[in-house]
Amino acid sequence: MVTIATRAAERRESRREALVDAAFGVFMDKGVASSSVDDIVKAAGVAKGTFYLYFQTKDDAINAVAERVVDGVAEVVETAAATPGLSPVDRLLSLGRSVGQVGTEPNERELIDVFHRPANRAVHDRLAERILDRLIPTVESIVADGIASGQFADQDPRLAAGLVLATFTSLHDLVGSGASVERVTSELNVFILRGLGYGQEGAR
Amino acid sequence: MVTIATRAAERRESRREALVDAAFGVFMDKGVASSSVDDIVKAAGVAKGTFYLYFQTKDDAINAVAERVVDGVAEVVETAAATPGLSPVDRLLSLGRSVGQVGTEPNERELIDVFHRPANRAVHDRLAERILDRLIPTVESIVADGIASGQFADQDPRLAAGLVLATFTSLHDLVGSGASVERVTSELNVFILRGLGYGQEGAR
Amino acid sequence: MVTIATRAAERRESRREALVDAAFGVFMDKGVASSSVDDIVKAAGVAKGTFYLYFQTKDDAINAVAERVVDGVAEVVETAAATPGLSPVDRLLSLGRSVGQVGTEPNERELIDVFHRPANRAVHDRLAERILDRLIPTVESIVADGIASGQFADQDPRLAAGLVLATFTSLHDLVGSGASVERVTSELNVFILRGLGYGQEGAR
Amino acid sequence: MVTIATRAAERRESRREALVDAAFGVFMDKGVASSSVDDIVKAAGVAKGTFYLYFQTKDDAINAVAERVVDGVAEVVETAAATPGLSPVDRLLSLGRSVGQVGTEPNERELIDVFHRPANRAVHDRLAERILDRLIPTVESIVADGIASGQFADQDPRLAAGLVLATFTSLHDLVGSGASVERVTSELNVFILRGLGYGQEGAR
DNA sequence: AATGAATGAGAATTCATTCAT
DNA sequence: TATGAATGAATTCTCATTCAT
Repeated sequence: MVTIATRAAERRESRREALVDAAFGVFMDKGVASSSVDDIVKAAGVAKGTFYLYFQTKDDAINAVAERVVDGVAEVVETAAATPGLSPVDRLLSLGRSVGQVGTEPNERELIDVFHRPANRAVHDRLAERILDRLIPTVESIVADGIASGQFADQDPRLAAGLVLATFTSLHDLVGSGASVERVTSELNVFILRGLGYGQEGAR
Repeated sequence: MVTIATRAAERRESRREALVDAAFGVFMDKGVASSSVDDIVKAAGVAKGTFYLYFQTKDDAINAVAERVVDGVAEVVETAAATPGLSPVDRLLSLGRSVGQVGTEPNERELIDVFHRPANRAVHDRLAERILDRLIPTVESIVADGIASGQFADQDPRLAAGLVLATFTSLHDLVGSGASVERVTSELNVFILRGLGYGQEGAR
Repeated sequence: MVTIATRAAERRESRREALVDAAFGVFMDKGVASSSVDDIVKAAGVAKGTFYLYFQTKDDAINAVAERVVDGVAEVVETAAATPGLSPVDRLLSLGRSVGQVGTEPNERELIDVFHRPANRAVHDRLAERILDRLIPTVESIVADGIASGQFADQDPRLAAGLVLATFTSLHDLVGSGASVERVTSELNVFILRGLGYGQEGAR
Repeated sequence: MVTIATRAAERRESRREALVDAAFGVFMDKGVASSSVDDIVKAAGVAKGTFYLYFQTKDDAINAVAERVVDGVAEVVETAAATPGLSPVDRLLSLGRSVGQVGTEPNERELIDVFHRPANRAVHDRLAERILDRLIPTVESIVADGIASGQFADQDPRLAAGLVLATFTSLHDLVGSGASVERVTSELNVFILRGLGYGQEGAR
């Protein structure tokens, strides 16, 4: 049943979403630090007061954008890793491709840096936890599958998942320095698979 | 010959250094975004006008601090990796320990983020280049040594160096999530060495 | 006959009363200047638009609260002074006790101050007049009785009433400075009675 | 000796004085609550930033104005009461004339009311203390002289001083209600003198 | 009548930069 | 060179009021 209250809540949510959209766009465009609330409301086409109807402070909005980013990333990554019938190795490679897309934009990094500000440590911890809670299990299960099937060396799947994610994330740092995306991706995959013990003695 | 002009230039340089010191301290303390020129001159014990005798803008000072950070990091890392008579593996482990220290401070990360602002892209590229120019060769030579001695698999030493640095850097992200520093370091080392092909078929 | 229109008018009045109640509470709590229309409607449990169905502006509501305060004070004071069979002196003392209670709260004073704003001068005069119209006559009749019975000196009863009220009102200012309420009240009573000529030559 | 530092301090003080002047003028003109920092700096002919060079917040400036008012009042009153060779009664009457001038402006009252806001209680207490510290002793010594010379009844001179001040202060409230200043002043004087026991049995 | 989302002018405060001394 | 008072544009946030539903 769709009551009036439900519809109101939906409208409220969609309005908020629109503001988060606008804020995200502005942040990507000008960087978080250089973006003003004014920029955001202009981009959203609403009055300044409306902004404060949906967010308590500017930081509140930054956090909302960050959550959205985290969720977006996690969703893409999970989808990539969920393709059924694929071997652990292939799922890992697929996942790597999608992770490679994230955090490429300098402004996306700046967004992440906002959470490292001492004042936002609480949020940072919550978000870091959230991203670990969401991404690590996915990778962990792939690694665990690989260990179980004897393709990967015996190791702590959770820590290994963390290392895999970290290495994937470094992709764009390396691309900057002259090598092509394809070249780096290829070496990256080899490095990770080898790091997990794929194709080694002791692993079948 | 030490002319008056030379002495004046030295004084100028040391004054500038003192301001960079002060700025660095303030940035670490309050974060870059929340630090004002006022904070910096107060910390340096000079008048506000003096700041603008040595830096053209606030961003100019931020860049000076960043260069100093890059140089500092590179120095520590190089020293750690330079111990003579050590095997590539041991030099890598020693290097890992020192890399693990850097970038841990949230404010240090924020500093790095400033260079990702579009407005600072020119600086960013120059600095990123500089840090690669300085750190990667060190790691690269270690990797190359290891490949030559047959301990590591045959691969692009430069890209491999990048992956090694990236993986090392992830250290503190993983420590947060429950595992101890020792535990993570240990798994990290195994992962990296294995990633490089240490102890595998094809490597002697 | 009670028509529908009458009942509607009653509902309207009670709704307005409820809003004045809420506003009064909020004003006492946070002070007039720091109270928003939002605070008031939240306290009243109605929507913001409803507020503007009953008051044209926020100032309108402030005035309504003020009228209510004036009426409330006057009622208490009159009751205290009306006890039959009491001598003028005793009625004065009884009245003093009740006046002493009023205007003690800082926020109550702030409310009164709102009427001293130039923009509200019209209202101020109307209210000041109203409070004089209501309180002074009461005191005036007590004083007149006292004069008639020869207990007080011959004087303008109206002006004397004003002085008595003013002196009573100073009660709480003096209590702050170290003396106890009882002590101050006692000296205050002596001062006022003496000021009225009670117990002096020329007064019987 | 007038050093450079001294002159700088003087300039700073005079600048601050100029801002307090401007603020006072604006407050008297528009009322405290309706005055913006913008109004003040425009009146003072300085930039907005300058205001914050001399006051930490708007409230800080309000307090500075209040202190100035308190000091101004105290000075006038003390001068009036200090005329040598006058009897206690005459000194009291002279003092009454000057007190009568103060607090007449509605905006002056509003200023005082600002200190009754809960948030400013600390300041209020400090100022209330200051005004008592300054005015009460003056009145107290007059009353004490009158008691010593037997012209006033025996009583607590400090409390009596408070009552006298309070009654004087009521002057303008009464003037509003129709009576002339002269008329009210005259009755006020009689009331106060009688209240102090002047001209009674027991007092010579 | 009642609602409450939306408005937008306006307020306080900050801070990089300039410049007369 | 060094100073630090002055600047004023920019920023965040508030809140009385309106109006479509």
